Amino acid sequence: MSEIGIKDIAAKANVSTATVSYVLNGTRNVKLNTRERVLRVIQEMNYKPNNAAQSLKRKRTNTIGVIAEDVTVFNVPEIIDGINDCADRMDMHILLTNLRLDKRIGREFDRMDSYRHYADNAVSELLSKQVEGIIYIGVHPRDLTGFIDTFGKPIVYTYSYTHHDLSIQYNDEQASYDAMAYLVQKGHTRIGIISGVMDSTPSRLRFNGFYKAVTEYELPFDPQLIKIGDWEAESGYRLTLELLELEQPPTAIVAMNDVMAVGVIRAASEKGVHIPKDLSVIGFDNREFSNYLIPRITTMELPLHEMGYQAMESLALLIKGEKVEKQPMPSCKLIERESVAAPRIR
Amino acid sequence: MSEIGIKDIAAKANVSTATVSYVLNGTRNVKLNTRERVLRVIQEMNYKPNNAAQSLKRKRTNTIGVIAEDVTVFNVPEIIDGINDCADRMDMHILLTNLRLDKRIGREFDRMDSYRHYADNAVSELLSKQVEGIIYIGVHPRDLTGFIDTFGKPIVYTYSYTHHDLSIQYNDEQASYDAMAYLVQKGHTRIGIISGVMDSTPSRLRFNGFYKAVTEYELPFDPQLIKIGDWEAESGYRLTLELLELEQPPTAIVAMNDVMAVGVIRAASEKGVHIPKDLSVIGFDNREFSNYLIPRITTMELPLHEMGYQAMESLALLIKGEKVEKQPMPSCKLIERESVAAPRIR
DNA sequence: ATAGTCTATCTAAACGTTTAGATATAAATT
DNA sequence: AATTTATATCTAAACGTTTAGATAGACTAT
Repeated sequence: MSEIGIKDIAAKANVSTATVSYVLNGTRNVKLNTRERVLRVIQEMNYKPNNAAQSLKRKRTNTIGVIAEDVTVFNVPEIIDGINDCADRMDMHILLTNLRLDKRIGREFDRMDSYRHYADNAVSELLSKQVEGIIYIGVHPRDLTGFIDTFGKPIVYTYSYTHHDLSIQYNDEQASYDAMAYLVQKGHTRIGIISGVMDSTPSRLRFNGFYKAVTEYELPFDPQLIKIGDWEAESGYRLTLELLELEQPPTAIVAMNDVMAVGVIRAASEKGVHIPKDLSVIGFDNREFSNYLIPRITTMELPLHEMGYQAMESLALLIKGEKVEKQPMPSCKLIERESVAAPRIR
Repeated sequence: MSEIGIKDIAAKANVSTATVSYVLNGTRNVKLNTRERVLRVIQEMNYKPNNAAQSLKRKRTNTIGVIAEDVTVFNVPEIIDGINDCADRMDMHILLTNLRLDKRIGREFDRMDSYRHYADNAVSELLSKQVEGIIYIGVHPRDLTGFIDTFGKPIVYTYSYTHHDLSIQYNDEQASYDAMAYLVQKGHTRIGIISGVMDSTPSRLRFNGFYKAVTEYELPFDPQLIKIGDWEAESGYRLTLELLELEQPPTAIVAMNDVMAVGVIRAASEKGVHIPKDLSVIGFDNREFSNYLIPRITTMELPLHEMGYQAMESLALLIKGEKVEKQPMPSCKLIERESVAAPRIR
C-alpha cells in the first residue's frame, strides 16, 4: 500500500480530509485557490486514493468479474477485448478468472459436478471480491444461473446458449442463410453441408438458416448433401471425400467452421479437385489461418468484439438497476477470399 | 454488496464479531462447539466477507495487475493462462488491463508519448486498486520501469526484452540453434534463413543461435542464404522466391515465424518445389494454423504457459519481499511435423 | 444595521473487517 | 483451598475513505 493517505494530503494542504475528498471527487464546490493547492500537494506526494477504503465506503467497486472457460480458445480473447473496450469507457475494471476447464477436467465434460465445483468456486471468490456483476464466456453455463442469482448480482452470458434472459449471441441462423445466399448468387444450386456435432446449438441454428435458404431459393433438396461432422479437420476431410464420390457431387460446400474447411481443402487437393474452380468452399469463424491456406478461405467472421462490448453494456445497465431491452443480435460478416467461384458449366 | 455482514453472523450465533473472524481466518483457537455453530450460521445466511473491508484492514488485496498490450495477439492468452494457473494456487486474483495498443494508436508506434500515456494510466489505476504487483505482457515496456518503481511495487515483464532484472523470456538463441541442429542432423548443410525485422531482439538472438550452429557444425557460410524479412507472410513469399532463384538454392529454410513460413510454402508451391522433398521448412511459434497447412509445418513451440507461470511465481516472491534468483529460461520445443525431410541427393 | 442566503470548509460518524489486549472461565499446580 | 496457567471469548480501536450536517464568513436584500 502506498503509505500516504488523505490525511497526509489534508495536513500538508492545511485543509480537512473532507475538502481533499471534495476536490478529488468533485462532489462539492471548492474554492479555486484551495483546489489548486490541494491538487499540487497530491501531485507532489504522488497520492493515490486507497481503493479498498473507497469501495468500502461507497459500496461500489467499479469492478466486474469475467469468467472464461478457457482463455486460450480462439474466440475468447476477442470477446474479452470487447468487454475491456466497453469497460474502459465506463471506468470499470475487470477481474479475470480462467476456469481452464479443458485442461483441468478434460474435454469430456462427463464430470459436470467437477465443472460446477470450479465454476461455483470462481463465482464465490468473485462475489467476495465485491464484483458488481459477472460476465460468463463459455459454452457450459448451465446451472450457474440459479447459483449466482442467489446473491442478487446480475450476470450475463456470452458465447453460450442459455435460457437466461441475458445471453449475448450472434445471429447464427442469419449467418448460415447469408452464406447460402452468397453461394446461390454465385450460381450454385447443389450445395453440400458439413455440420458440427449435432447436439450443439450452433449446428442446429445453422441448419435452420440452411433450410430457410433452401426453401426460399427453391433449391433442389438432396439429403445426401448433408453430412454430420464433429468440428475437427479430419471429419471435414472424410466427409468431403464422401461428398466427392457422389454421383452428382456438390459444386460448393459450407463447412460449419474453418477447421473442417481445412479438411475440405485437403481432400480436394488429394483428389485433384481444384478450389474454387471445381469446388467452392465457405468456412465459419474467420480463424487467422483461413487467410494463410491455399486458397485463402472465404469465411463467416463472428462479431466477437461486438458481443463482448454488448455484454458489458448490458451488464452495466443491469448494475444500475435499469431494464435492459433485448438488443438486436450482432451479425456475422462474410469475408470474401479465394475459395468461392461460380460453378463450372457442364 | 451483500447486505449481511459479520455483525449479523455474530448476533445470530451469539458471539462477538471477533470470534466470527477467528473461525473465518483460523487466527485463534475457537471451541469446536462454537466454531460449528458459527459456520452453520454463515452457511445459512450465505455470508461472504466483504473483501474491501478485509483489504483495508489487512493491507493486502491478494490481487495483482496484468497489463497486456493486446490480448488478441496470439501468444498473450497462453501467457495469461500460465499466470492464472499459478495465481490460482497462491490465492491471487488478476485484474486485467488490455492496453489495445495496436487498435488505439496504430501499428506504427510513432507516437510513443501516446503509448506512455495509456500505459501510465493503466498502471496508475491498478496501483489505486491496490494491486500488490504488476505483470506486463508486451514488447514495448520501455520507461515503464522507472514509473512503477516510484511506488515501490514490484513488476515483472514477460515477452519483452528489458534491461530490468525481471524480464521473463524463453531461450531464443537456443531455440534457433536447436532448429539448425535438427536440420543438420537430417543432413542439410545449405540452410536459408528468413528473419524478422532486424531491429527486434528476437531476430538478433535467433541469428546468434544460427551463427553458433554454423560455426559449431562447420557449415559452409554463404551470406546469400540470409534474408531479412519483416514477420509478414508476404516477405516469406518474396524472399523464398529469391532463395529459390539462387544458383545453388538452399535445401532447407528456417523462417523466424510461422506466418512467414506460410509465404515459403506459397512460393514453393507456385514454383513447383515440393515440400519437404525438395525443400525443408521450419517455422517458429507453433501457431495453430501451422498444423493445418499442407504440409503441416514443423515448428518451434514457445513455452508461453511456462513463461506466464514463472512470471507469477517471481512476482509472488517479490511481493513477499524475498530475493528472486534468476531462473533458467524456459526453452522452446520442436514440434516435428511434415515439412522437414532429408535433402535430395543430387 | 439586521436578517436571510450562499458559499466554502470543517467535524465526526460510518463503511465491514481484523486484531491487540482485556476478561472470564476452566484446568493444572501447589 | 489458593494460586498459577491455559483456553476461549469479548471489547474496542483501527484501516482510509466519504458524506451528512454543522459552522463560519461573505454577500444580498431589507
